[in-house]
Amino acid sequence: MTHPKPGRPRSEETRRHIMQAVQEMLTEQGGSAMTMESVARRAGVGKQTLYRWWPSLADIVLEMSLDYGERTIPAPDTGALESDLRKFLRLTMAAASSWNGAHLRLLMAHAQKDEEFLARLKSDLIIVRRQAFSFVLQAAMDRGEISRDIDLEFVADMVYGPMWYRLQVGHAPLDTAFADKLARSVLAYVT
Amino acid sequence: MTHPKPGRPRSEETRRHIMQAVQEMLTEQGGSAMTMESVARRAGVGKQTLYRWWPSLADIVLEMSLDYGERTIPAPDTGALESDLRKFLRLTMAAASSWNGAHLRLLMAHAQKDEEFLARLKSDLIIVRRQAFSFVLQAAMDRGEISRDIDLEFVADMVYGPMWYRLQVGHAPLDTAFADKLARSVLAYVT
Amino acid sequence: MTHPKPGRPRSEETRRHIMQAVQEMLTEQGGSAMTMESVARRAGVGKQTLYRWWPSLADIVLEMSLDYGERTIPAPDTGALESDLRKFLRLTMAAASSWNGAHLRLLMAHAQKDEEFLARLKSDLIIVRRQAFSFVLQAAMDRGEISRDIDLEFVADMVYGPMWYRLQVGHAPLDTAFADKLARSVLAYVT
Amino acid sequence: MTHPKPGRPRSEETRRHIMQAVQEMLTEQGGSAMTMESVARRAGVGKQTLYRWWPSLADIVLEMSLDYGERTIPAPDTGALESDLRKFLRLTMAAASSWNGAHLRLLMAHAQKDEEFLARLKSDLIIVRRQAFSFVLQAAMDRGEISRDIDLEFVADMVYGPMWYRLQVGHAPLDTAFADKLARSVLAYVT
DNA sequence: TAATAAACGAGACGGTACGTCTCGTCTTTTT
DNA sequence: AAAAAGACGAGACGTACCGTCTCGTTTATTA
Repeated sequence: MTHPKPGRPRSEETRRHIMQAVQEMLTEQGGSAMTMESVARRAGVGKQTLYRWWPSLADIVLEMSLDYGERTIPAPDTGALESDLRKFLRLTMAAASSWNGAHLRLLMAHAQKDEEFLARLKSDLIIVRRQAFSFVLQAAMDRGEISRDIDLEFVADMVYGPMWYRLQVGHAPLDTAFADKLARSVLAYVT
Repeated sequence: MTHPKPGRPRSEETRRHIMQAVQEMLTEQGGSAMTMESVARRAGVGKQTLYRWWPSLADIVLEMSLDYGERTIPAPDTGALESDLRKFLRLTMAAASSWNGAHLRLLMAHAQKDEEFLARLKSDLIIVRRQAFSFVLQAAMDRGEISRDIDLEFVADMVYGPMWYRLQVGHAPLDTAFADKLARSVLAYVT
Repeated sequence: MTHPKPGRPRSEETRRHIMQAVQEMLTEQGGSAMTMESVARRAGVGKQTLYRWWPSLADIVLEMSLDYGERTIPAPDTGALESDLRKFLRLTMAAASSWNGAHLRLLMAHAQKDEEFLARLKSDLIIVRRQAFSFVLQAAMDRGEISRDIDLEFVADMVYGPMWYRLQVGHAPLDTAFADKLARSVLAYVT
Repeated sequence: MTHPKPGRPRSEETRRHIMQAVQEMLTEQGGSAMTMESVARRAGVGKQTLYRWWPSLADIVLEMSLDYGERTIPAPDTGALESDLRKFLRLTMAAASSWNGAHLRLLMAHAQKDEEFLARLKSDLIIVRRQAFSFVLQAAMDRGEISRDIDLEFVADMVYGPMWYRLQVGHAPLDTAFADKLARSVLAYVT
């Protein structure tokens, strides 16, 4: 038996307006002009409504990222490490390229000035994604393809490091070729 | 024969005060509380003096980074790629660890919100450092240790990507072990 | 049925704090050190709150002047022009002497550099006071004491001109003797 | 035999440039945009040169006013007070109308915020002009036209008060009709 | 069918930092 | 020594957001 809270329930429509505003602003100006005020204005929402549910702008963007596209990158298991890696990394790069990566750039930038948000970003996005990647390698371990002595944490750095780096510096694209090269570099290291 | 500019010359002492203030504030609070105003206050300097010489706070930090420690990481040539890589990467990690990496985190964070600063950051710091790294590999090419077909740009990503990633996420240190693992991952990829 | 404006209503307490700060600063240093910043500081108020309600410092002082003492100078009607003039002018000089006249000096000085404020000063203070003065003369006209051909505008200049002049130049006081002399000069001119 | 001062003498040409810049800026924008900086820029002169010779912008304007037009208003003596007054006041209003009176408005406005300049303004301009006016009345006294008991100071207020008032408020022109009305008001008071 | 309670929009509030402007002083080379 | 040039410390300008607060209104559960 459920005891719903008294009072007016949270408006799902309002939440949608906010998420949509964030996505539009990310698309239009890359998020560099986003502020709590401008999001509230754009979404037709009071500022208090934002602060009621999220402690900062970055938290809104984080929630949006998780809802739309970053949540689930399936860890494939085709029976061969190389093809698994390729598949996983191509999907990863595709996901990171939504909104031209503006969402991720904003998240990481904000995390540099807000220690507490960095913790949330790690637990909600970064660690989750690293573990998904680890599953791919662990499956290969289970199949005996690679040694159990591999430092999985470092291998995760080998993949996500270059991804974030390209995302932030913008000197090269997050394309299929990049995903495949990453796969090859991992393979070369673990075998 | 030189014709010096007319008017009062720029004060070198003032510039030193500013650089020192920036370094102190980076050390004390990691730079999260640094603003143009607080730097001016701390340095005992007018705000206009800051804006006269640097377009943004990040540009001051960039200049400071280049002056104190980031300028010259020598590309060693011992005759063997592995030991060259180890040496170079250990120095690189040491340099990135000054001020706990707070300067670099600030630079990258600011670059995400300021396209023009990102361009300056790339040309003054990122590209310079990538080229220094490339010299190490090129020496190995010249010695015939590795193939000339290697994608040097990607290899640079393999090194600097994980470095920036650890710096920003803070889940693991930029220590000697990390440098050596990076060296091994590069070696595995290029051979 | 009234529809009250949405949003938090204006704080009357804040407005009082501001008015009080202005009065104190006028008394203490004659207003020469008043700035938007210093008033905000003194009143314990954000600068935006000042700019939200008044376009300039002078507008705050103008509102204060109208609220405290300049609003109502009654036009007496004792049945004789000379005594009416004396009464009116004595009250006028007394009112102009609050805060040693610093408020009026500030208003007129600011109006010289701000055409739009001059217009507000005229409509809210200067014209209002001239009309009050005109009532005194018009009553005398109605009683047949003086001709209907008198140029009331010029007569107002005869009164307010010397008042502002003494106020600004400070070579002589705005005392009762001055008020009475002004009354006599008007009488001499209109009869 | 004179010993000329050592060093480079003051440049008369520079002084002319400054005076000309002040006049042009008064004409163009009424002086509301004049600053020490903008005058220096306009005159092609170093700021220090201005500060070397004048303590404030208003002092430059004051010197300019005295040089060009305000210095000498002759006190006429035609043998009749009324025509003397008319002549003198018409010349006075004409002089006050140069540059649309912008110079005088600036001087009085500045004097409200600078006690020391007010003293200089009084001694160099205001008192000088009042005395010139007094000569006209004193001549009439000497001719026996008016009593020696007249309060000359108050009569000066009767003339200069309305002039400054109209100048600053701008509700009516400083024309011949105004001069003549002032003459009549003085006559009515002193006879 | 009230009464209660929380969410909502709107927008005022005390603050802080922004980037610009002017002040009055200073330090250089040139005249 | 005076001048042009322009850097300097200082501090006000008016604006943008921050995160909090107080309104009236809306929408649900509870009595």
